[in-house]
Amino acid sequence: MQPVELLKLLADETRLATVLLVKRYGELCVCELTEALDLSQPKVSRHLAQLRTAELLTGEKRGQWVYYRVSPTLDAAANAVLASLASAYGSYIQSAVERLGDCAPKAKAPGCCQPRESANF
Amino acid sequence: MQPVELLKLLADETRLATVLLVKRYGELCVCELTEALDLSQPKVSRHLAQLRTAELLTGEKRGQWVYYRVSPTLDAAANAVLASLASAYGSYIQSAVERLGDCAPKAKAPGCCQPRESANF
DNA sequence: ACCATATATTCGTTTTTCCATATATACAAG
DNA sequence: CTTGTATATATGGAAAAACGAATATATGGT
Repeated sequence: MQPVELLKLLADETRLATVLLVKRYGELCVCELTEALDLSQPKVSRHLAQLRTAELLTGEKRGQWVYYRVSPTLDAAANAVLASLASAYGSYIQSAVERLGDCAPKAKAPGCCQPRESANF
Repeated sequence: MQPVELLKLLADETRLATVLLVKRYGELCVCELTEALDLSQPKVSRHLAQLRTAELLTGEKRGQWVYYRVSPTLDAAANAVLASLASAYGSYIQSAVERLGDCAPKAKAPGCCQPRESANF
C-alpha cells in the first residue's frame, strides 16, 4: 500500500477509530463496531468497505455476522505505522472501548450486541 | 494536535514529502523544497501554509529566504508518528533527496537553489 | 529608484470526500 | 415462507480540499 493511500484511509474519525479498535481486539463484527462507535450501521459499513477494498482490513463471514481484522497480508511498513498510531493514540478509542466493555470480551456468540435494550420487549 | 488532524495533514503527496524532507534535513527553504519536489512555487507555498497554520512546521525568515523545520513545540505523540513514517517510508522521498543532492548539503548561503540554469544568462 | 528573486496569498473552478436516507441481500428462526 | 437481524450498497446532495493562474509583498543588489 502506498504511504499516502494508507494515511488517507486513516485520516477520518470513523476509519481511524475502526482500525485502532479492530487492531486492539483482534477481530470485531460490524454490530460491535456500530455500538462501540455509536454511529449508524450504513456509515460504519461504508467506511469498512473502503478499508476492505484497500486491503487494510479483511472481513470474514461467520454465520450471520462479518468479523473484521487487520489484513494478514498488510505490508510491514503499514503495520509499523499502525503500531505507532496505536501506541501514540491509545486513548483515542477509550470511550469506544468502554462502550464495548459489556459486549465484546464476554460470550459474543448469540445475539452479539443488543443484550439489554431488546430484553425489555 | 488531534490524531485525525495530523493524519489529514500527512495524507497528501506534497505535504507528506515536504514533512519527511524537512524532518530529514533539519531545515529547508522554500526554493529547495520547490526544486526537490519538482512542483510550482505557489503549490509548495500553499501546502507549507497549511502545515504552518497547524503548527506542524515553523517558518523562520532569514534574509531573503524562509527556512522551515518541524515545530519544536510538536507534541510527543505526533513526533512519534512522524518518526515511524520516516522510518517506514524513507524511500518515499528518495528521488527528492537525489534532486536536492547538488543543492542542499553544500554551502547554501548565496543563490540557494539555481546554480546551474541562471549561470547561462 | 529600479529590477530580480523569494515567498505568500487570492480567485474561481474542479475534484474528492462525506453524509443521510432508502433499499437490497443474506441468513437464521419459527 | 414469512419475519427479524446483520450487513452491504445505491443515490443524490453538500461540504471540503486541491488546483492553476494571477497577483501581492518583501528583500537584496545595482
